[in-house]
Parts: sequence; structure tokens; C-alpha cells
Amino acid sequence: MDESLPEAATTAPAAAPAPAPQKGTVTQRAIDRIKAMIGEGRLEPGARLPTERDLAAQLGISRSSMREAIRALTVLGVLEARHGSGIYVTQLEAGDLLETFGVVADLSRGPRLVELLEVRRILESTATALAAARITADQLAEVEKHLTAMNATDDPEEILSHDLAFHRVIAGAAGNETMAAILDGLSSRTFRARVWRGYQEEGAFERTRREHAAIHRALVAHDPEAARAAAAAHVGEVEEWLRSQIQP
Amino acid sequence: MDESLPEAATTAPAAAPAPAPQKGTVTQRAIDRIKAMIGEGRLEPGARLPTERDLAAQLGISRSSMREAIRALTVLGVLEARHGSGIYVTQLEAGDLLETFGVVADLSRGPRLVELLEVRRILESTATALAAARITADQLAEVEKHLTAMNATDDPEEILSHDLAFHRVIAGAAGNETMAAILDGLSSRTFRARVWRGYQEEGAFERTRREHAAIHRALVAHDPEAARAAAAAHVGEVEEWLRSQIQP
DNA sequence: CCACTCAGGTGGTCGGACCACTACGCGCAA
DNA sequence: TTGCGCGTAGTGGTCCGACCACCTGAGTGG
Repeated sequence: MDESLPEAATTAPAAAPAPAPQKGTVTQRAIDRIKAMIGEGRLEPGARLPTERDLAAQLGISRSSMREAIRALTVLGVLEARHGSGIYVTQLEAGDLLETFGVVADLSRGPRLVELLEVRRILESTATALAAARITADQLAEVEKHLTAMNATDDPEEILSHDLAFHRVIAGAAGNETMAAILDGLSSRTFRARVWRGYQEEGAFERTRREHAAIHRALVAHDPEAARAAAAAHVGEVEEWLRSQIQP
Repeated sequence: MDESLPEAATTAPAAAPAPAPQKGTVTQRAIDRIKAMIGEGRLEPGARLPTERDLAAQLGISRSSMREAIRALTVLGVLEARHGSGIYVTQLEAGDLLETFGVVADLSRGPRLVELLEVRRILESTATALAAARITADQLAEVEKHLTAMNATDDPEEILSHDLAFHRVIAGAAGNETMAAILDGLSSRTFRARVWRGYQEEGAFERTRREHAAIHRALVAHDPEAARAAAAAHVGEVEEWLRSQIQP
């Protein structure tokens, strides 16, 4: 008490040899630690992590902070928490990690939407070209299933659903799961619903139908260049329409 | 509009006998609520949110749960928390939202790395082609700056740094911020460091140098097709090397 | 042998407390 | 009046302890 300005250099327990520079928040450090564990292979995909309580004790933080870190990695698709069972590392496949891509599409607006469609046009055209060269008979049959189903109804919801599946099968046939996952996020339901609502009101149904038919023909003919052109035109149509809507 | 699982929803295996008013966890609902508020425009980019305590009270949940929701949206690049000041919506620009893309690159392994490089090759070649047509004198000067700096040193760290900047400027010159942000995530430091460590050990320095020079020439000549070919070859070289490493 | 029960462990939620930091305004001095 | 400091109220950051909801698996009884 009487000490006015003590140096207090005695018995300093602090001290770990490495002063452990307080980088960001405690939670952020926990996120990085866990991410590092996975990156270094100390946690295999599908592995089960220690309990929240143990993890918190290991890193010397509270369970609350650890829970925030886990929640963060959960929304990123890195971890998966099963109530009553434990916390597990996901398979770290493209679909798991790229699920967040949908958030980008959902929250983008104005010019950013056009940019997203441009990216989709580039990837989708290439994916369709690859699919034309590699697609199997089974996959082709599935494509046709969605194509006919799409043309057999007038319910916009159902059309949209089969439209998504149509492109998803094609992307899958391209043989690049990562690309397929990105395209999936780029075509998230809410994203397309927002854009297509206006697009289809302009009587674009028939045009869309023709474009899908063109893509299908190219796939049947195993003609990559035709497939690339058809897919690029397909997405490009929507892209141009959206561009005109934003900048009238 | 609840969960969107890839599996079809045709069969009802006695599941969900009750209407199940409780969607997911409380925290997940909070995440969706805030996301919806932003999506509907009730929260403009840059806007300040109510305090954690108020938000929790509004949604009728505890502050702990609300904090987890906020943390989740923070790592997704949607929100930004400033200690002592408040919680703010980000500008929701491509860079903010696509920062998580780096996580994907960092955690991918084996065949997935090749797929990521394939996506990068497709986007980078197109971006470089667009840049060849649109690049300004100032941007070209910056490209040259990084090119010479890259060739003037032997420090791998510095080379990698200028290499990243080199491609970043080109992607920016393409005029599509979203594509540039994706390419940025696809080339995150740790990702490239991991791949390049091995690649450059095989004496690929000289080849890389020639490829960069070729890209630069195409940009100077404003020749999109040459730029596309040069960029595709550049990434393709690494892609092929990596493919051979994984499947010897 | 099977089906059922139930207890333990796990993640999920809650409320409160305190700390670290920021922002703003009051009051003092020039 | 003007400017600058300092104090304070308010914010996010962290921690704790308790309880709830759910899953799992060992034990039990048929």
C-alpha cells in the first residue's frame, strides 16, 4: 500500500520465454490456433476435437471465447458441431468451405451483381465446355431429365429448381468439384430468384428454353466449343439485361 | 426456406412430425435475422448497429448468443466490431466478403489444390486478357515496377511479394473488382508459399521470369489473345507441376 | 439375443460481473 | 472566447458459473 511507484520486478510469474505478443483478440487467436492445427495436419478431416471446456483450458481462455472461435469456424464450414456429441472437422471438401460463397451473392448489389455474373459466365462457359468432352451417358440422362421437367411446368419455383439442377449436373460433369461448388454459390437460390424475377417477367422464358436446348445439343455432340459458346451466351443474356437495369 | 440440403426433399421419413417452429439454434436464427436486415436494406453499408446488449434484447436472446452471431458475421466480412465504439456494417465490397476465400486456399490439399489452380488459370487468363485491352499507362507502369523489382532480387519472400502484386495490379486493371478479389484469395500468401516452395526449388525461376515477361509484352501491345495465352501458360505450368507431384 | 432404460458427457443457452478501450463533454487555463 | 486535458459514461472483450437439451453407450431386464 505504501509503495508509491514500485518497480514490481520481483517474482514476475508472467513470463514465458516467448512473451506471446497479444496480437488480436483472444478469440481471434483461438481461431488461428485451431486453423493452424488443421493446416498442419494435426487434425484430420472428420476428426473429433476435444470438448469446448478442454479446448478452452488448453489455450488458457474461457469457454465463452472458445465458443465464439468455434462458431466462427463453423460458419466458415471448417468445423461442425453436433449437439450432445462433439465438435468435428468437416471433410474440408469444396462444398463445405465454399458454402459461404452464397453469402457474397446474397449481399451483393448493383454493379457487384453484374461482376458476379461476369465471373459466372467465365466459369460456367469453361465448365460446360469441359463437360461436353467428359460427360457420361448417365450424367447426360440426368441433364435431359431436368431439361424436360423444366419445360413441362409453368411454376417459376419449379423451373428455377430444375434450372439450378441442370447447371449443377453439368458443372459436376466437368470434373472439377471446386469449380462446381463456386458455381453453386454463385447461383444460390436467393441470388437467382432476385435476378430472375425481373428477367423472366420480360418473357425470357422462351429464350431461356432455346439456350438450354442449345447447351444440351452441344453436350450430346460432345462439342466443347459449341458448348462454351452456348453457355457464355446463356449467362451473357442475363448479364446484359441486368446491366441495362442498373444503368438505364 | 429453412435449410437447403443437397438431398431431395421428396421423402418424409417420419421426421419433423411437429411443425418444428424452432428452426436451428438461437444463434443461427440471430445470424439469419441480421443478414436479412442487411439484405433488405434496413442496414446500409457502414451503418452502426445497436449495442450487443440492445440487439440481444430485441431478439430476445442472451448477450452470449448474440455475441456468437456477431462474431460469425464478423469473420464472414459482413460486420466489423470496433472495441469501445460499436458494431458496424462493412462496405460489403468484394474484398470484404471474399476475404474468407483465403481460408479455402489455405486448408485445401492434394487434388483440391490442383482444382483451385485450374479455377485460377481460367479466371487469371481471362482477367489478363481484359487487362490487355483496358490497362492504363499508370497501371502499366506499376506492373513494370513490380516486374523489375521481382527480377532484381534473390530473396524468395520479396519475389513472392512482388509476384502477388504483379498479378494483383493486372487483375485490378481488368475492371472487375469481384474477380480481382477472388484471384487474391486464390493466391493467398500461405497458399502460394506452400506450392512455390517446391516449385521454385526445381529451378523454375528463369521460366517464371520469361512467362512474366511474356505477359508484360502482351499488356504493352494491348493484345488480349496473347495475354490470355501467356497467363494460361503461366498458371498452367504450376498446375502441371503440382499435378505431377500429387500423382507420381 | 434383443430391446429398453438411464446416467454421464456434450454442446447450447443464459445471466451477471468485470476489464479495456473509445468517445464525448465538462471545466480549467490561456 | 478559445483551446486543451481529464474524467466519465458507454461500448465491445473476457471470464465465470449455472442450467438446459440432446446424444451416446453401458447396463439391465425381458
